[in-house]
Amino acid sequence: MTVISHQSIRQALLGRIQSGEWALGSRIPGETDLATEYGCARTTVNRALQALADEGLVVRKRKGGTRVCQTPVRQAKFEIPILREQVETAGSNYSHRLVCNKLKRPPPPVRSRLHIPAGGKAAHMQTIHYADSSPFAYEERWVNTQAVPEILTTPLGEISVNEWLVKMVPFSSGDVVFSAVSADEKIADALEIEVGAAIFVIDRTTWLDDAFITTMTLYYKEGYKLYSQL
Amino acid sequence: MTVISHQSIRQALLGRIQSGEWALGSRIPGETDLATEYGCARTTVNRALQALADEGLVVRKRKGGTRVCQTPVRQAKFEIPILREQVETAGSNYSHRLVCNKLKRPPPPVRSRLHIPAGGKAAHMQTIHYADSSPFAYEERWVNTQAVPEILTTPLGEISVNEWLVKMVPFSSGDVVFSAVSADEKIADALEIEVGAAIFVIDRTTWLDDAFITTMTLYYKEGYKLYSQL
DNA sequence: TATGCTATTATGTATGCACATAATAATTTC
DNA sequence: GAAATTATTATGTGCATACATAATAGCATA
Repeated sequence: MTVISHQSIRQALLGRIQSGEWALGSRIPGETDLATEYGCARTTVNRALQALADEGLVVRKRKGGTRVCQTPVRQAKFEIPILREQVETAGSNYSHRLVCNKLKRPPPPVRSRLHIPAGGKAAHMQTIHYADSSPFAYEERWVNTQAVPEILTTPLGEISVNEWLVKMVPFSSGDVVFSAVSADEKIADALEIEVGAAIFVIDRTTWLDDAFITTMTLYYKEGYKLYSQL
Repeated sequence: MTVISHQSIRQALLGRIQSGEWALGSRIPGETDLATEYGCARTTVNRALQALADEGLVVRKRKGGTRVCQTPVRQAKFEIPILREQVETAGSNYSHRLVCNKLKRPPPPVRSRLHIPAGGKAAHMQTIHYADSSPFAYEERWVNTQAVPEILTTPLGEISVNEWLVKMVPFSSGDVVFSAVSADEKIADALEIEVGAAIFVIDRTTWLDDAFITTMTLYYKEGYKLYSQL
């Protein structure tokens, strides 16, 4: 026993949960009991239990005590890929081409997602991302120029919209939707594949506080996979 | 200000990061300074900063101090859906049909994923999941009978393999891979759709400590979307 | 019996303190 | 002057304590 700590206690508790010693939904000993059992302060046990609670493995209630979670919600975490990194870690050369960049009226679904007033305009961009010289992903994006007016005066040749936004509003919130679609002609054309191929799609909307910044759809080339951990 | 706490401090610090007051990669004041500024103990600031570090917003180093993360890794979290719940929360009736349940030699990729010795066998199952009476998802699964021999003597009529496993080894680890494929004949047949339709696929392997339990591929009906949050 | 107060219990949170640890800066030693 | 040693600094971790808070159990009163 080199180190004693909240981590090792967390580990020990996890083991007892995984082994089934404490059944699903059953109440586990109180903090004070565990503290004496492991020979440490209650604070330390508290930290360990809090960690397990954060991970969704146990549920804690005042007075009610701590219980093993009834329905173990399997939460997966993954990193939203940054295209350039993704390509470069694969050992290829990243580049991109801005196919279109116009200010125009967004279609209703986009308008409502970005909270743009009726009749208002937004910047519309289409980008093809390349790994070496073959297309890797096709991006369709709308940017709310109310929220980030600087986008209009930025030369988007060298730096991609994506990277520009990451620099400008790095800590925004957002939601992400994954799905699969068949490539229509536009997508097939951009990715240089057959119409009808199965395409992995990431749909993403980003905001900062009350300002809706951008919504984007990313179509990956066939065969793309997204890895994640439980 | 009703409550002072690590949470509100975390919030305040988050605001200063988001607003750009502290630039990307820049060093932020030390714990002691922040403690005096917010009028609380260093421990409390520590908790707030630890939380931000867990979320990947800041990087902390001994002596080096705390810095705003240079490349804000956008981590998304989502809950692995449980089919029954998914169907039932949509207001439909869940049911499933076990199409196949045989003990046989798995193909090499499955064999290596489940760490089954050469020539060894595993249980192979195919299940169709229904929402009301129309197919919703098609599941292909291999179970390592070495790890969970009980599966062989369980009547898998009423309870699905999925639910049985959740009950038996609820807190296992695993990895998940998402992708898109075109429906081949087998899948199209099971889901009662056209061959070639774009299908969202979840591939999942589950283990507990050293025991590899099961690997599963889940093919969702067209139009399925997976939601997630940043 | 119904209602309202009080005690108990288990977790939640904050504090002050002490010491550990890692990285760097300053100083000493050869 | 280079290398080894020591000091300093900022975070990491643990402990004892105190009080807050939520939910329940028990009791008491009308």
